[in-house]
Amino acid sequence: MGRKQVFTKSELLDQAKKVLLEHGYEGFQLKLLSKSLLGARSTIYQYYANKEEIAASCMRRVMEDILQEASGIDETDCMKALQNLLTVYLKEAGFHQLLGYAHKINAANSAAAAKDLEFVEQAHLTLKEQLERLFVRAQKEGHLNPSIPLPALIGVFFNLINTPNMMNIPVAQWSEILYQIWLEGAGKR
Amino acid sequence: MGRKQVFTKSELLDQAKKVLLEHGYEGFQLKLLSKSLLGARSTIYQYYANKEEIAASCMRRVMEDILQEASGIDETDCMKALQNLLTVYLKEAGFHQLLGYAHKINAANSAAAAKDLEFVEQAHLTLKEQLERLFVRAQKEGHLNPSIPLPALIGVFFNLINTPNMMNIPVAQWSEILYQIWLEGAGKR
Amino acid sequence: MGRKQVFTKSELLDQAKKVLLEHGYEGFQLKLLSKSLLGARSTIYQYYANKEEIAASCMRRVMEDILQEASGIDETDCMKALQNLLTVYLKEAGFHQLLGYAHKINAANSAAAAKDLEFVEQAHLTLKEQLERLFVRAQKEGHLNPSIPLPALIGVFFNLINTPNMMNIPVAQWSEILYQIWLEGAGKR
Amino acid sequence: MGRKQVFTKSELLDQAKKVLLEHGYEGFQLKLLSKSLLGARSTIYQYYANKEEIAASCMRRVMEDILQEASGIDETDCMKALQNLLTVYLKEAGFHQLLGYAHKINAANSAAAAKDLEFVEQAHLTLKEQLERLFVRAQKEGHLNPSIPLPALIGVFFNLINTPNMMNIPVAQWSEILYQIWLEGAGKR
DNA sequence: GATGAATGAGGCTTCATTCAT
DNA sequence: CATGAATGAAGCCTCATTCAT
Repeated sequence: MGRKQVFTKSELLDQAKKVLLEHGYEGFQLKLLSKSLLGARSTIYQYYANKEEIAASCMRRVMEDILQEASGIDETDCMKALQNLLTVYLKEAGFHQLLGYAHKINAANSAAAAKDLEFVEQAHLTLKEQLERLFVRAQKEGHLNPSIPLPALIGVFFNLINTPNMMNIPVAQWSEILYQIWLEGAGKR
Repeated sequence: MGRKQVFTKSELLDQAKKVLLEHGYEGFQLKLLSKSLLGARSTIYQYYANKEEIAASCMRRVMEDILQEASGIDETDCMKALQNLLTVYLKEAGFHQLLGYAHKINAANSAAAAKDLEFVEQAHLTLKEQLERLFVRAQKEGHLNPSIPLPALIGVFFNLINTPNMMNIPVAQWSEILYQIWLEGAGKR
Repeated sequence: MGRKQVFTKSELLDQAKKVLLEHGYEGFQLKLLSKSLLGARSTIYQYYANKEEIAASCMRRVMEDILQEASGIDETDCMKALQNLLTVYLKEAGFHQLLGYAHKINAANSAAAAKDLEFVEQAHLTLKEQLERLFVRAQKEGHLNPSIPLPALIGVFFNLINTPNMMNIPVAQWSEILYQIWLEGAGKR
Repeated sequence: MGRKQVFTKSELLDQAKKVLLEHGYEGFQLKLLSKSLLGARSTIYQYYANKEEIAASCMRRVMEDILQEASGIDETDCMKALQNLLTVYLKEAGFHQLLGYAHKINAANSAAAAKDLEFVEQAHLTLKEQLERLFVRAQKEGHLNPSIPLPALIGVFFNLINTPNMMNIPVAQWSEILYQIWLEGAGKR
C-alpha cells in the first residue's frame, strides 16, 4: 500500500556521497542533495532524521564496502597484498576524503549518527592495522629500503590514492603504475 | 590622521588562510575569521567588499609567494631543481588545497576577486609549465624510468606534498625523504 | 559606538510574556514575538541564542519579581500575610500559567535555559513553602475550618488567582473580595 | 461492504480531547493524535477534512454531554442545583479549558467547523444563563452574602472547577468539599 | 476504506552584509 | 576608522494535507 518511493535509501546515499565529495562537509546542503534526487527536499526526512545522519550513514556504507574488500585480500604474499590493497582503495573513490569529514559531524543530536560514526572509527582502525601489519612484514622480509622510516613509507603509499588520474587510466592499470612508482621509484635504475 | 588600525590587511589574510585550510571553502565564515582578529566583524569590510574578495586575495598572495620562490630556483641541474621545487611547495603549506578552492569562488559580483583569481590561474599555469619543463628535461637526460607515462610521474611527484608528515620532521629533511622515495622507490634495491 | 538598539532585553521579555500568555507555550512563535517588537525576527538573536532561552528567561524574571514581593511580606499575622500574598499573586498576572509551561521547555540544547529553569523550580518551592508555612500556622491558631483537609483549602486559595476579573476591579480591591469569599464563604452567615 | 474501520469517529474524538488537554490547542498535532490511534495518520481524513473540524467536533461533543447533564438537573432547590451543577462540571474534566481554545480555531476554511463552533457558543450561553438564573434566585432567596457583587461570586464558583485535585479525591466528594468551601468559607465559624 | 509516501508552507536559526553612531 | 546592532536571504526541519497504490 502507499505510494511508490521516488528514490531509494541507496540512491540517496549515492547522491549524498557525490555532494559530499564535490562540496565538502561544510557545503553538504540538503538543497543540493535533493536537486539530484527527483523528489522534494522534505522527502529526504522519510529516511533520515537529519543531515548528520545522512552523512554518517553515507560514510559508514563506504567503509563497509572498503572493509569487506580489504578483509578479503589474501595476505600470503605481503607485497602482493599491498598492491591489491591499493587497488581496493583506489576503487572506492574518495573514501579517504570522506574519512576526513567524519570528525566534523556533530553527532550530539543523533544516536544513529553517533553509532555509524563509531563504526567508521572502528573500521578505520582495522584498516590501519592491516596496513601496518603488512608493512611490518614487508620490512622484516627485506622488501623495503631500511634507511627510510616506516611511517614515511606508509604515508607516501597511502597518499598515492589521492594522485589525480588525469589520463583516466582504468583503475587496475592505474593501481599498477602507482604501485610501481612507489616501489621502484620514478628514476631510471 | 585617523584611528589606529586594529588589524592590518596582512593579518587578515593570514587568518583567512588559516580558516580556509581548517574549515574548507564552504566553511569559510567571517564570524570565524573575525574571532581571531581582535577587531569587530564589520571592520573587515574596511579592507574588502565581500567574502569572495578575501578568499581570492588570500589565494593570490599565497601564489605570489610560491611563484617568487619557484622562479628563483636554479634550473641548471633539473633533478636538483625538482628537489628544490618540492621543498618550496612543502614550505607553503596548504597552497595546493587552496588552489582547489579557487574554482568554488563566485567572482560574478566582484571585479577585484575576478582579477585575483585570474592571477592565480595564470600563476598556476606558470608553475605547471615549470614543472613540465623540468620533467621533460629529466626524461630527455635519462633520469626517469621511460616505461612510465610522464603525467603519472608528475602526478605522483606533485601529490607528494599532501603526504601527512605524522612525525613532524622539519621541512628540509621531510622534503629529502619524500624526494628519495619518489626517485628511488620504497623497495630495497 | 554601534547603532541604537531597536528594543531592549526587557521589552523583549515583556512581549514574550504577552505572547506566551496569549498563545500558550506551543504557540509561542518568534514570528509573533517580533511582530510586536519593531525590529526584525533575527534581531532577537542578539539577546538570546534560541527560543527556549527566551521562554526560560521570561519565566525567571516573573518569578524573581514574585519572589521579591512575596519574601517582603510581613508574616507576623499569618492571616494578613495570606491576604497580602494573594494580592502579590494577583498583581503578577499569569505567573501561574507560565509556571505550568516551565516543564515543556526543552533545555537540552541550552545551558542558559537550564539554569533559568532551575531557578524557577527553586523559586516555586520557596513560594510553596511559604504558603504551607502560613497555612499550617493558620490552622494551628484556629483560623481555619478543621473539618476540611488542608490541601483542599490551599488549592482553592491558590486557584483564586485564576478567577476572571470580569468587572476589571482594581487589584487591591479584587484581592480583598476574593480573600473574603475564600475565608467567609459566599453564603449568608 | 468495505474494510473494517481501524478506529471509530468516537475513538478519534476521545483521543483528540486527550491531546488537546495535554498539549493545548497550538500543540494539537495530528501526528500525536494518530500515534494513539492504531491507524495511519492519513486515515483521519476519512472522517474530517482538516484539523479544525476535529477540534471543533471534539468541543461540540463535550458541550453536548455537559449540556445534557446540566439541563437534566432539578432546579427546584437552587442551592442543591448549584451543587449538582458543580459536580457535572467537575465530571467533564477539562471542558472549561477546551472552551478557552474555541476562539483559537480558524473556521474560515470549514463550514462544518464553523457550525460546530456556533453550537459550542450557543451551548456556552445556555450554560451561563442557567448559572446566572440559579444565582439570581439564590440571591433573592437570601442564600448569598449580599455585600459581595454577584459576578465575583459566580466567577469564584465557576473557577472552582480548575482547583487541582492533588489528593485524587473521588469527584462526588471533591465536589462537596469545594462547594462547602465556596459556600461557608475556609475560616472557622 | 486504508495507508505509506510525497510535498509545500512555515517556523527556527545562521550568516554575510549594511547601517548609524 | 571602528563597531555594535540590524536585517533579509537561505538553510534545516516539522507538519498538515494530498496522492497513488
